[in-house]
Amino acid sequence: MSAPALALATDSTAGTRTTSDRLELLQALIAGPSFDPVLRPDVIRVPRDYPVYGWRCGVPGCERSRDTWRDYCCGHAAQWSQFQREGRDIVAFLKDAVPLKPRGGRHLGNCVFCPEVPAYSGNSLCFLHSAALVKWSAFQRRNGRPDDYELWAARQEPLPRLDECLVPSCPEGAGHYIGLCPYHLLRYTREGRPGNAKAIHQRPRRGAPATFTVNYVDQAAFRGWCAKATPAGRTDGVLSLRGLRPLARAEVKWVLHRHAQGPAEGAHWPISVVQRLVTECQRQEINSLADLGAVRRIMGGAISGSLLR
DNA sequence: ACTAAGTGATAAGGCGGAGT
DNA sequence: ACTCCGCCTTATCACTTAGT
Repeated sequence: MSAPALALATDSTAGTRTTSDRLELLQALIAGPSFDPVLRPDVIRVPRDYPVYGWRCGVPGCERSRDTWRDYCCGHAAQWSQFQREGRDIVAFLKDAVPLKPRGGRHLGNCVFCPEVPAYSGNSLCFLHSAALVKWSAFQRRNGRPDDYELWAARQEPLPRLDECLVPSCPEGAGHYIGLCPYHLLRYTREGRPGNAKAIHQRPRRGAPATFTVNYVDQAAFRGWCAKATPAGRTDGVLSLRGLRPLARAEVKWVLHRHAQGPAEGAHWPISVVQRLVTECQRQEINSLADLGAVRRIMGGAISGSLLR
């Protein structure tokens, strides 16, 4: 079945019948059996090898994500450029290229001590356990003792379960007691900690679980910062549509679905670029993609042409 | 297409506070 | 005194963005 082409709603100010009709129609199409289930949730997680939105580096076995608009990761793209300058061909490049491991922690499974919490780094520990291990190791070394991981691990217990990151558009779980994921915690710190949210750790009495409270100088300022924060610009195929208005959210899903069914040649859309568009839509609080003047600037001619057709 | 500058992600260490 | 934690800063490399 070929999908119908839909014109985008153009009036962002009026709650018109046309807009509600469009939303209902799109929601029905998205819920339908022919719609790609990968693109259905509000947090879309695209597999590495997905045909149009895949993000695997073109070098076989390389685990890094590809550069925006390029076929290889940052390292291999530079290497391929060097090969081209030297007049060598793609066969020689692929023969020479060594698969690389990502430096950043992505798709690392869950914490070995907190089974429901995603691992933060390559050591299979959540953000808090990872920080605790670093502290403990440094302390042991300062005192001239071996930082034996097994010794430390034997004393670890699951930490209190944390909810989702307080940034509404963020698809990650909170990694810190103040309620932010590690990425947003760092950004919060860099932006001067509005509201000055601080975790107070009550050390456990013998045999009792640890408890935590959060203190604020200005809780409203903290919540305001969370509401305005944008999602991370990730390169691992995660696209968060949270925070978008319903029609724009449905339009993005529909456009992604339609594009994935189109001709394959020249059709690669980097998910990181789509996330930038979504973030801009969220920032401008737009109703429909047609309201977004920045579509062309952000997405380039190829994508904006498809969106606005 | 290329490159320089900027940003993000991870790791490490210092300091002070607080429980044992 | 010992131990552990929160908070902060810094370093480094990976990755993104903007300009040409």
